[in-house]
Amino acid sequence: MTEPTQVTSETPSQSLDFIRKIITQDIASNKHAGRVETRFPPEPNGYLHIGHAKSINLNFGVAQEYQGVCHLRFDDTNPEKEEQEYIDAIEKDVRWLGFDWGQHLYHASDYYDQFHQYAIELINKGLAYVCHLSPEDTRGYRGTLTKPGQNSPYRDRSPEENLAWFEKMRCGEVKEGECVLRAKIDMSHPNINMRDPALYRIKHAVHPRTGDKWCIYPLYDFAHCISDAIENITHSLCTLEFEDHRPLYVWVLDNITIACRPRQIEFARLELSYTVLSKRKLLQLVNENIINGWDDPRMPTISGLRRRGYTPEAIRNFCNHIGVNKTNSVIEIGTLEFYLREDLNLRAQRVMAVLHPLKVVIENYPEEQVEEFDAENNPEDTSAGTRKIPFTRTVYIEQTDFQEDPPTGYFRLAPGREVRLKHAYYITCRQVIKDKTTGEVIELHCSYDPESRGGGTPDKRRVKGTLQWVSIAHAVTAEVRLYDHLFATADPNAVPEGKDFKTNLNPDSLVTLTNCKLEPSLKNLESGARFQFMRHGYFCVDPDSTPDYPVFNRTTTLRDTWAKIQKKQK
RNA sequence: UGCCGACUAGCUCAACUGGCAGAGCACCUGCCUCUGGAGCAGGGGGUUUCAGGUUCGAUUCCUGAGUCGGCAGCCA
Repeated sequence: MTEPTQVTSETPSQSLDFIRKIITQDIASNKHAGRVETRFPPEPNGYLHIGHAKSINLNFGVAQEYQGVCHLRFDDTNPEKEEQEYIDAIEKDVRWLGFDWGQHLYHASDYYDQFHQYAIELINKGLAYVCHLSPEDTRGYRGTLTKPGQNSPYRDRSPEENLAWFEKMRCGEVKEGECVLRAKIDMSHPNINMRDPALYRIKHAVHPRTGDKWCIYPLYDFAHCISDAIENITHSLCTLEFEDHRPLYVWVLDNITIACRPRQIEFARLELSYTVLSKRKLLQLVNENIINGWDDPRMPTISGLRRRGYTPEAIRNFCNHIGVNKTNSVIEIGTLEFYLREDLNLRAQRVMAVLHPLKVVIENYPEEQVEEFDAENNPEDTSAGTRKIPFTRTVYIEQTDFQEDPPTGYFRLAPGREVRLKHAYYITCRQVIKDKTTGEVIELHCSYDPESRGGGTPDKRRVKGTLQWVSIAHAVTAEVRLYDHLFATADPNAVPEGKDFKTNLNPDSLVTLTNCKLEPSLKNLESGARFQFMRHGYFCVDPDSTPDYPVFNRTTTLRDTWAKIQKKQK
């Protein structure tokens, strides 16, 4: 491999991550003629999640920055686990994240003929052999982490014999598990991956793309490096667990007739607190119906985040912020939520929604009168304009915005107290109506000050509380799904002996409210539309919505400074 | 007990390849307001895992130790 030459860059960019440093050096030394070509190589055996977003952002991002290209390649070498549904979902998710592979859509299965030829080349060179050891015996012969392995009794078969057996494997004359094609490297190698790894195994399975053409399928270590080389990949970025496989990656390419030598570089996979990012575990949550499918808004999948109301920009900003290195680390979920709020704050229209309605009658307001107030759509973005909001004698406010016996420091509504109804009038609580049997507050009678129209009074008196409200006559009834972290503990994998990660599931990760009252503008909305429900958080329209019955998902709450104040007072 | 890798603020990352350790988030404080669950500004916080060594000078280089992570699929 070419050593990077010392080059003084004219534009010392501020702090490149270690991968971009390598690429910058490679370009400077004219390795690969200055070309940059990366690839995102998912196996279609599940949905993409936020951890994949990190890899997608890296691979496509690097390609963009260096005027290169990034391929989308399905690493489809295990037909038993792979499905068309996953292939479709992956393409959709990568596009949604904002990346485009152009003409560069590939499948490892496109290269099956070439893999086969390269396997024959290795056999002819005496570098691969067909081994009839059972899986159990193979394990025994491999040795352990501390003990070297032993040569397979089939290791010294002649190329002719190997060729014959390999052909029998290929044309379906051998049963699954009976034999395997192995590389002939070194059974005492300190790196276990080099102890004659399997290259091909027999699987009488139908492949989503190649159908029943093949009954032998290459393993990752054989297929991946060759796929990279066939596609002329320059930098093959993968996660840390493949570090030990790099010598094998190099060995395969060094021993077959192929010109391209991509450089494999490993980086740390993403881990997030309060969630799991293992495909196996996510599959388990889906299969056991613990959540409602891959796109359940509590899932860390791209489709789950999308349904939850995340924006591609927020996810990309997050990925750019966390950077890339070789340190195993757990990112706080709050960091992801920070980038979400940062983005949503600028683009989400503010609307009024009452989640737990409490009826308020404004006694001195004319019975039949309807007034319309102009409401600012987004104080962060004046170009977002205004809308009209109808006001009448009876409105809903939030149950939590009234306390009969308020503690000190409570600035919302209470008997005799005055508050402002956002965009409308000041009201004062005159009477509290309770359910005779339960004692529950069911209605408030208030008076309004006509002078306070629009939210201020000539005497400039200060009103501390401002509440959102909805006119009862105009209210839209909706379902609102309040989502919280899927797991109750920061590290879901930390469990007592004999328990599994599901022990840590958050029982309150979904709370469904069915009698929410929304302002009338929130009707006939497009699925996915995002809003800020004032003083509550960010919400988006769920695909389950119908024109008559909107369903909203809580994407995230607002920054919770009030909770901190309350905590401090205790 | 083998091989590989990583340790810098509570968290995530920087530090121009040896020159006074910085940033975002979090936290704290203040300001402002028709979101007292919005917004804005400022501040505190480090024996750079430890012990030696080289050097005028070490987060950076060397040696050793510790801790954590990965590897014994015919998964990727």
